[in-house]
Amino acid sequence: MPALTTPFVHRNLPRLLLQARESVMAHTRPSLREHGLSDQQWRVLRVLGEHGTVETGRVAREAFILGPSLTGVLARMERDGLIRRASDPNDQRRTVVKATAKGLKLVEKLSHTIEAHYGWMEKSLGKLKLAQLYALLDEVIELEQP
Amino acid sequence: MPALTTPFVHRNLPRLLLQARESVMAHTRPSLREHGLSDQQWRVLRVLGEHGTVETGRVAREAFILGPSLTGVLARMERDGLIRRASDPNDQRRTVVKATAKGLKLVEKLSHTIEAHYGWMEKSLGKLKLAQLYALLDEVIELEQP
DNA sequence: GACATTCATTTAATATATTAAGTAAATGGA
DNA sequence: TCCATTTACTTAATATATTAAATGAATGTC
Repeated sequence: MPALTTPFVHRNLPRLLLQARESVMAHTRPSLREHGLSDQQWRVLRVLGEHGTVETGRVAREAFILGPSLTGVLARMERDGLIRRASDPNDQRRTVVKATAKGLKLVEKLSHTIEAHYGWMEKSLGKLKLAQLYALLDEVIELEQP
Repeated sequence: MPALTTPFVHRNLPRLLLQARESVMAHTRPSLREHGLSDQQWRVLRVLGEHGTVETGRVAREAFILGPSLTGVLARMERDGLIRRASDPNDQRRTVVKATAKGLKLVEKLSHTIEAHYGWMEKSLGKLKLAQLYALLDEVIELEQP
């Protein structure tokens, strides 16, 4: 007689998510490195490309970088002429960041690469599965947090 | 008339995968920290719990830690009495690692916690969706690598 | 059996992550 | 206005990631 509950093998979900991320990034990372960008620097640049001048707190949230890490990342990006920092005149506690012309040029160039990559993924995996994956990941992200 | 291709919004897959991983880990990480373990140390301990005495190369592969990082992780774990290192008599180039009694006790204890966590996830998300997620992640991982 | 090559790991240098503590500006009441 | 509190960010200390180079042991060839 059939069992009421299907036996279920757990697959180490954090590891699978990490592997999947690496698999995806393996395609775009070389393009970033060609232009001397780290993963983190690219995430920062993309935020700046989307929103212009942004407070560092928002950069941290949107680029998924903790405050103390961001301090160093931004320092190196400023050193390399990708961004410029200034203190917010409305609130002296805040620092705002914007991309330089050089930084914006990189965003523009790499955005095309990334877009092409999504096209490739859409083709390899199929739109349906990609959409399913997005939906499932959203559900995992929304799981009750402890 | 209906469009032949559905408009498709890309969702920044690497970021979603990272968020999903954080969401899952948020449940188990506190237990690890309670016992003084980093994520990496836990991954190493689990490999040792599964396979006993293991060469560092295999530990690196299975725990998803690059060689140079593993050197430091193992040094700190040995310092903290969780593992012991020895050189492989069959091949002096290799180093083998095994968990100490203290390390094994931790593996045992935390394995229950992790198992409970999977049960919780299975309940929250549902077996079907969890299985679908596993399958989709496998497909992403198997994507043609550059 | 000497020697170039390959393999396994470590060292080195720099970048990023993590947690706690510190600093300075803004805010909200007494 | 004064001051405690909150907010935004940085500093500090340690751990881990990344890439290249170095070390030392095994292997295959002549």
